[in-house]
Amino acid sequence: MKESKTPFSYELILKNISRFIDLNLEEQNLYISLLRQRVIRKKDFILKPGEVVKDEYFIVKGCLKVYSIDDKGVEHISMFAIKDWWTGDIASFLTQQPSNYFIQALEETEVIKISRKNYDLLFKKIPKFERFYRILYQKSLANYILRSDQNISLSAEDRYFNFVKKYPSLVNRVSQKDIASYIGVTPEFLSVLRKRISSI
Amino acid sequence: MKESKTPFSYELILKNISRFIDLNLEEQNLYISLLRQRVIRKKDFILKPGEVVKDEYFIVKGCLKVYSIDDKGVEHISMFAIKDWWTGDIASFLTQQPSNYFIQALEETEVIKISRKNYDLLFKKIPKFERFYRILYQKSLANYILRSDQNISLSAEDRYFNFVKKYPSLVNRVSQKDIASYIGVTPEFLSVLRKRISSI
DNA sequence: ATAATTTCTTAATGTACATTATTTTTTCAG
DNA sequence: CTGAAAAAATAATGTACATTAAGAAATTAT
Repeated sequence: MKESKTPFSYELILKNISRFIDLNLEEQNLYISLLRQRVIRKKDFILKPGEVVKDEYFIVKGCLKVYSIDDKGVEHISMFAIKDWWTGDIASFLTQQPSNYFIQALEETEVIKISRKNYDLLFKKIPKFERFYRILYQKSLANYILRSDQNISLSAEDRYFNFVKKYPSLVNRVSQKDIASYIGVTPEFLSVLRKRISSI
Repeated sequence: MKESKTPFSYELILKNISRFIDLNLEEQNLYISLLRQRVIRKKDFILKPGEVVKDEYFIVKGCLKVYSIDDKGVEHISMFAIKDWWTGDIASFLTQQPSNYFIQALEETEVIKISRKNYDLLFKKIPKFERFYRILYQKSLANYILRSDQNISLSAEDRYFNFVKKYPSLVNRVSQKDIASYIGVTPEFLSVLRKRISSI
């Protein structure tokens, strides 16, 4: 698999980390030494079902979609990962069991990745990263609890409004088909919904 | 509010903690000193919307339901908390913003609770609790990501089967009305579903 | 025990959304 | 630029589930 040789800045990821913990210069450099960069070309996959997840990803630029395909062959998008977000398959990354997910680039995407081995090493070398991830997962958990509740209780229209609120930058950047998959309706019905919304 | 004076054992919670970190005797005692016990009588509430969440709860015995009420007055159960589980409203606990949830005892329930103040103190006194919570939230996050995907993609029947798998001890312990609320259907439809399932 | 209340069942009718099919529009490879 | 393929729009029909209503069963309170 071809990877770009052009390095990009670690500024964004360091700023992301500094939301929750402070790193001195030495720690910053140690942390960076445990990371790898990669550019994913549009439509390329970094994960397919059956593979064990090796890395967690931080998005510097572009957009990934994380999705699975059910028994009937229908695609379900679990999340879009955009600039300044972390993504991967946390279950497979943790348990080292095969994943059920695809992760595919919707645009040319720059990511910074950390391997499971270096992730474990990170906690040994810089224990305060336990705190960073504790807070990161805690916030993420709060979001997913809410999303889980909303996915079961809101109408398709309200789930669409939530998508627009959560991903304003994606509304005109990803296909309607993918938005439909994210909010759990058919593209045909989303088309009807959008027409209904715009006519108000 | 009346609280029981009968103390119960900390054995269960210490065993829960020891899944991810080891505590020596001194640390165990320090930890326990930061906890409080409470018995919640059947139908009593420990949280109502508008209140800021003061505590996180560990269930020693019994069952709590965590739910919200939507604009139309419909109740949506977000989780059942049973023995050996943690619960609360993590979003409000974290941000100290008012909660949107009710937490109510379905049976007489024994809980061990930690206040936000002692939770913060815990990380200062025994930093490896950052690791404990990092792993706890990470696993919980993996579960909620899956549940969030399933809530949007599975049929009511499959969500019911998932409920049975996740909470085998509750199937004949909580009302069908509450199960219906958890899986996001009306009690009438769950009644039809169960009849359909049992006739196979 | 008995009444009152809540839960559960059943059935008729209604609605949000899926499915299928066709046409139009957009994207993209050559 | 041109044609092929993918995405989007529209419409007819179908289905999973909601709503409403009423009676039966179970729980709870007196």
